[in-house]
Amino acid sequence: MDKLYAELEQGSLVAAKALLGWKLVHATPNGRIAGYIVETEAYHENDPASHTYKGKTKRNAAMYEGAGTIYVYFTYGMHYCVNIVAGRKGVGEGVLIRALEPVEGIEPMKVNRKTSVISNLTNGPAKLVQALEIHKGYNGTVLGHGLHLEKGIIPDEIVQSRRIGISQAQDKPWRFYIAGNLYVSKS
DNA sequence: CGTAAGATGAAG
DNA sequence: TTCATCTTACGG
Repeated sequence: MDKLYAELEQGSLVAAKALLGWKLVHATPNGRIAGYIVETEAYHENDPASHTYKGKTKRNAAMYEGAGTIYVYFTYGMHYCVNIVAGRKGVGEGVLIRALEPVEGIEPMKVNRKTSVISNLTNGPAKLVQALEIHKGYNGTVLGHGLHLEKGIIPDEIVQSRRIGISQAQDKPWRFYIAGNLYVSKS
């Protein structure tokens, strides 16, 4: 975890790769729900697609709080997504968690997602937030309490490609995922 | 104030 | 391909 923290501090590009394979765990009052991170995207201040491109606002403030902070944002009138903030305090960058491989708490995930199809539980940024019961209350808090990371798997092969769902900087290859993993979101 | 667009997902 | 649904940000 210390090595990971050092990598998170180096910025979103390094962090996005370093986070692959780590287990994202939400310790809820009713038990643990967790999965391996299999897909990420990096965002930073000089990136037109980033929420921090035009500077600090009330919404994106958590992205300036330094490595290890959690940024939860609301979008499209109905969805939440999570980021692990990267870089040093004062710099606005982070890593969007786009997909997980379900590991613990599969049953509650099925209930939360209203489906029993395992491959459809956490293969998208808003889906995993719903499956793990992550809520906006975590925005601006630090990893380590309810929501935290634990050692997971060592990725076999990492693929780098274009990001998904953005209208700016579509040519930048700042998305990373574990090759061949069944739970990577569809593009 | 008014309004447009958004790091999505599910259904048709 | 369309639509659901709403907060934030920015212009007037």
